[in-house]
Amino acid sequence: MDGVMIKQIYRNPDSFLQQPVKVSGWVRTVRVSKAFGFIELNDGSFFKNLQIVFDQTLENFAEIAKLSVSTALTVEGELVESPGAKQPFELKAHRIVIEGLSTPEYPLQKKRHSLEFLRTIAHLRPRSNTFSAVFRVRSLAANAIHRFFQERDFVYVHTPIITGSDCEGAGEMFRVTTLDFNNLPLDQAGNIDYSQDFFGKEANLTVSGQLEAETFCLAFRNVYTFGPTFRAENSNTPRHAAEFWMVEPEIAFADLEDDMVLAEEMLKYILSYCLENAPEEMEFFNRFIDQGLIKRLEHIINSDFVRLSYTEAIGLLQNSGQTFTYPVKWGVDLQTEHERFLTEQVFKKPVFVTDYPKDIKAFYMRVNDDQRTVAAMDLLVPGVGEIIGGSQREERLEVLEQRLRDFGLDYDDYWWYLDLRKYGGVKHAGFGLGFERLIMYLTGVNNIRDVIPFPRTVKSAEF
RNA sequence: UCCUCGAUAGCUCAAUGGUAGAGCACCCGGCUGUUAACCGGGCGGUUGUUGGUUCGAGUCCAACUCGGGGAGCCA
Repeated sequence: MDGVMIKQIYRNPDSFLQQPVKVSGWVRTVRVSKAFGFIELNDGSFFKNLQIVFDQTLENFAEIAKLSVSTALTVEGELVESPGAKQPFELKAHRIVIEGLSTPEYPLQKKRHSLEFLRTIAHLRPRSNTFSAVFRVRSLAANAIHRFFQERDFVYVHTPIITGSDCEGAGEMFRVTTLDFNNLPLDQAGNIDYSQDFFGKEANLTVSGQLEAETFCLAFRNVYTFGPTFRAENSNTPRHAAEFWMVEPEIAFADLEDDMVLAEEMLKYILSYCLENAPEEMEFFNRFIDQGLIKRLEHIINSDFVRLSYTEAIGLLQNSGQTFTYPVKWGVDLQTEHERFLTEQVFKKPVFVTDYPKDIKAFYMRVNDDQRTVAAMDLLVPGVGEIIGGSQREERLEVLEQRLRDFGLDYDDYWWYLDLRKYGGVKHAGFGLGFERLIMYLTGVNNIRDVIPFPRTVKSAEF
């Protein structure tokens, strides 16, 4: 008899009822009385367990009755309707084979654990309800991202993870080197001689694929990257990790408005896709992690995101009557408290803040006609904060060169980036989506360490 | 990096400066439809580390380590 996946049974029970069925999985709990017992079996294919009923007619009844949690089993029996209220059907066991024993010391108990404790057993936590749900949704969300872009004929670009340009400018970088730290080669000036390093120059892990993605954008028109990103920043918050994944679309013949339309459609697509394809997981989050989650996500799918210029946002905050720890002033970047106030109190939905002062944004963002602001946008969402940062890119060569000078950057480091503006440069735009922040938003989990299988954060790279 | 709170049994938490406890887990027994099963009994501790104050420290003080929350940096 071929084994079936528990998901198949749940999705199509009628074709299995009154039929012989074989399943394999891990014990979540055993409840036993004198002559019979129940096992909750989870086979990983589905969020929910299959209830196994077994009794003394099994030759190994006594052994089965004493099994520890997480023992691996294969069960053959007949699928029958269940008299119990909590499950529509159950498997009446005819034969139970132990595939792999567990022990009483198994750390995951049949009770609610704190997320902090589960983080210390990251190798076992995928077996818990919460992480079973989180990582299945993470997988679905990744698939939704590819589907969204592929359906629109975007080309998926694999930008480099090791980068030779130290000019990405998005944050502190991790050095990649094969030099012997105990015997560093020095040049005549006494500085480290990177010409003897593996790449013959300084190399780092990427902090963004954007600049490279732009090169493909100006060849394939619409492209996206989706891959790991590294930031060596000493950030100790529930929203930052040293290694995280980012989605970075880049679209040609497009301006900031096109960029925002794309971001909004993409987010709505991913939310809809996960609600549709992981209803059990989403229901679990809604009950145990974040009450009201589903209602909020559905509200977002059905509402238009707010578009608010930075200048309007400043005025709105100044006239709000609210007292803030940090003063609100044109020219100064919005603080977290301001962003939260806008998205959580004023609008209660995602808000694009656009057209920031040029002095507080990156050099590559397109200068607006007012000469004071750039065509940038941040998408703020309730509970998570900034989830997307994007802009229209400066396509005018002479303006871009001036911006490099203003920022004290060296042309030579950007020669290929400047080339894009010489040979058929066109208006184009893009954004970066923090994938983990999306998962946090989607699941209601409020610490980034709990949406990454093995999180890397300051002073922490266990497993 | 800064501010703040915390660390006691495997887990979640109690304990006026004066004999370290409970629930769950685990072990033993009971129970013919359970649902984080239930009922009875049992096992379980260098109170994060180091030093200090005190007749006496889980409790007070200092430093450190780790964790939570907030801020900055950002996605």
